[in-house]
Amino acid sequence: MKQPTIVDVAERAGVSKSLVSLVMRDSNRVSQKSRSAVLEAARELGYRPNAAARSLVRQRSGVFGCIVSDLHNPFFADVADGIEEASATNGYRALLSSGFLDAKREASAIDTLLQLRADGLIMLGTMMTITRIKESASHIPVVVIGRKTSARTMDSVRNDDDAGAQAVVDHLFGLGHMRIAHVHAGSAGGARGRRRGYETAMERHGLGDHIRSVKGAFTEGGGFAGMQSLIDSGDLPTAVFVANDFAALGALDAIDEAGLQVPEDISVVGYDDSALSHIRRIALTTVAQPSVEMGRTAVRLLIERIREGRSDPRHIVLPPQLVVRGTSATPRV
Amino acid sequence: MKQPTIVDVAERAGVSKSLVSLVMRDSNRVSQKSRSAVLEAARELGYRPNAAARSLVRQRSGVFGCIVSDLHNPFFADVADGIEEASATNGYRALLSSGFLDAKREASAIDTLLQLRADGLIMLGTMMTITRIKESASHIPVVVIGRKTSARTMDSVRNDDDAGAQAVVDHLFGLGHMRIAHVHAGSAGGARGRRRGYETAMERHGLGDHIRSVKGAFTEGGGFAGMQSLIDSGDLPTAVFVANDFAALGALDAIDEAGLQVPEDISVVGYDDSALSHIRRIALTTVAQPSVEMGRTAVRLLIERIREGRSDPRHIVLPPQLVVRGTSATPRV
DNA sequence: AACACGCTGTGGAACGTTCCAAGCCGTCGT
DNA sequence: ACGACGGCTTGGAACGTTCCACAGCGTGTT
Repeated sequence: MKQPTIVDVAERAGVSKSLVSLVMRDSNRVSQKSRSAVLEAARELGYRPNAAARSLVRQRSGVFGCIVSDLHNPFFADVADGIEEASATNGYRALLSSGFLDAKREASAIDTLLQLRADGLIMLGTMMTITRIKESASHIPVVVIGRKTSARTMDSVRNDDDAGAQAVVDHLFGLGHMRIAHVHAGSAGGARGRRRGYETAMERHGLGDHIRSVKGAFTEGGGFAGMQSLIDSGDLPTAVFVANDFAALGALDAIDEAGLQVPEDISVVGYDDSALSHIRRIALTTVAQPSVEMGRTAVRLLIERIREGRSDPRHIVLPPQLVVRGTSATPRV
Repeated sequence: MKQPTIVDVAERAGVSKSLVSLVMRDSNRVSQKSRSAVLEAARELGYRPNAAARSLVRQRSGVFGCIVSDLHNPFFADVADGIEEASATNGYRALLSSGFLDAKREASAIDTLLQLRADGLIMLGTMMTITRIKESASHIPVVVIGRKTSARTMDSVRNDDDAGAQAVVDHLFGLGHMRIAHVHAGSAGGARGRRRGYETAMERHGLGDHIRSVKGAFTEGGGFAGMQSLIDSGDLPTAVFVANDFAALGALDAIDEAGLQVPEDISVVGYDDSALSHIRRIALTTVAQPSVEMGRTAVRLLIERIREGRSDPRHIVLPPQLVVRGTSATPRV
C-alpha cells in the first residue's frame, strides 16, 4: 500500500534511479529501450513522482497559490477560471484556498501556501491590508486582484472602480435620478474606489447634497442589511448603487420584502456582471469587469517575474463597462 | 531574498537545528530561554518551515485535496465551507482544485494532489467514473461526495437523491400536476438517482405514461437547453423537475424568454437549496441537502481512516428535505 | 560517594527527488 | 592502432526537514 519510489521503479526496470528520473522528465537523452522499460515498470507499480522531494531539490514547486476571499461570490469563480486556465497553459498548477472573508484566515492560508513553497501567490479579492500581504509574502511574487495599490514589491490587476462607479451614477443621473444612495463595502478590495467614484460623480452632477453612503459588504447579507437601513430610515432614495452584484441581490431581497417594486419604486445597480446578474428574473444593471481576463493577466504577471526576472512593479487597470439591464429606469415622478 | 532555512535560524539563535525544529513544533521539552531565542531569530529572519521537506520526512503533508467539479455551482461552495472548516479544526489544510466539469481535467487535478502527497482526497461532485477514481487514487483515503457508490476502498457521502426526487414528484402530484417532465444531468454525480426517483414516483402515482426525461446538465446552460427542448416540442408539461438549482435557473430563463409565467404556466422545481434558490426574486421550490454537514462528514471519514486506521468502507446517506417556495403551484385548469 | 533520573540539547541518518561530473562503449577519423 | 567523440548511463551529493539515540548536567536517593 505504500507509494513506490523512484528507486523501486529503477530496480524493477533494471536501471539506475537517475535514468528513471530522466525518463519521468521526458529527457531525450535516453534510449528507446530504456525508456519503455522504465515506463512499463512505473505503470505496473503505479508510480507517481513525489512532488515534495522534487520541489525540495528543484527549489520550485510548479504551483501557484490562489487565495479566494469568498468562494460564494460568482465573480471570483470567473476570475479563478482565468487563473487556472493560464496557469495550466504555462505548466503551472493553481491551488485554491478560501479566505472566508476574514483577514486572519486569509493570513493563515497565505502561510500554508508559503510553506508549500508555491512559486507565486494570487490574492483574489482580499480583506487583508496591502501592508500585511507584503509582510507575509516577501519571498515570492504576489499579484493582488481587485484592490488598488502602488506597492513596489507586488503587482496588481484591477478594473477602474472609480470610473465604473462614475458610469453608474452618470447612467442613473441620465435617467433622471437625483437621490442616489450607495451601499458600500467598507475597506474590502475595490470598495473604496467605487465609493470615491460615486461621490465624485455625484459632486460633478451637482448632487453633493444627496450623497448618502450606508454600510454594507460584498455579500448578500451585507447588501440586505445596507438596503434595510435605507428603507428603515423612512427616506427612500430613488436609486441605489450597491457595492457588487452579490450584495445587490441582498438589496433586491430587502426591497422585495418591503413590498417595493424595482425599478418602479427604486432602481438598483450592482457591480461585476457576474452570472447572477444575467439571470432574466434578476436582470441586474451592473458594471462588467473583464473577469477571466483579469485572472489570466495575474498569471502572466507572475510568470514575467519568475521567468523573465522582472522586478519593477506592474499595476494593471482594466476598463469597466456599464451593462444596462432591467433594474434601472426613470424614477417615478 | 532566498528563504531562510532551519539552519539559518539555528545559527542566529546559537542553538542546534534540532532544537529549532522542536520549538517550531511547539514541543514542551525546551527551556523558556531557548524557546524565546529561537522564536526571536525566526521572526527576524522571516523563517517559515518548508512544507516539502517536512512532508518528505514525516510521510504526511497535513493537506487534504479537494476537487470541486464546478466552482460556479453555489452548492459546492457550501460543501467546501464544511470541508475547510472541519479540516482546520482537525489540524489539516484543505486545498481546492477545480475540475471544470471535465473528467480529464479532474484526473489531472487528482494527479497533482497525489504528487503533492495529500493525506486524503475529497471528490466534490465528480464527472469521473468511480472506477477511474479508484484507479487513480489507490494509495490514499478518498471520499466521494454526491455520487452513489458501494466501492469497498472508498467512502462516500451523499443525500438520498432518489427519495428527494420522489418528494418533488409527490409534491407536484399533490398540487394536481400529472404532466411532470424532468431535465436530467446524464451520468454526473447524483443525476441518475434523481432520475430514478422521478421515474419511480411517477409510476407510483400511475403517471408512467407521462414520464418524460430530457437531457440537460448540472449547469445553467444545461437547464436552459433542456427546458428549451421541452418548449420547442410544442407539448409543454405543467411542471418540470430540473436536475439542480443551477440548472433550474437556466430553465427559468428559457421559460421567461418564451414569455411564459412561473408558476402559472409551469411549475419549476430544482435541487440543492443553494443560495440561489433563497433569493426572493427566484424563490425556487427545491430540495435541501445538508451541504455544510456533508462537507464536514467527508472530512470526518478521512480522519477516521487516517487516525483510527479504519479500513471498511462507509457510505453515508443523508436525508434530503423538500423546500416549497414560489415556483410551484396548482396547475392552471 | 555512587547512582539513577529528569530535563535540555545535540549530531547524524533518513525521506525521494534532481543535478552534476564522470564513466562506459562503440564508432570514426587519421 | 589510437585518440576523440557522442550517445547513454550511473553514483553520489545536495535540498530542508524530522526523528532517534544519546550526551551533559544538576538533583535527589540510597
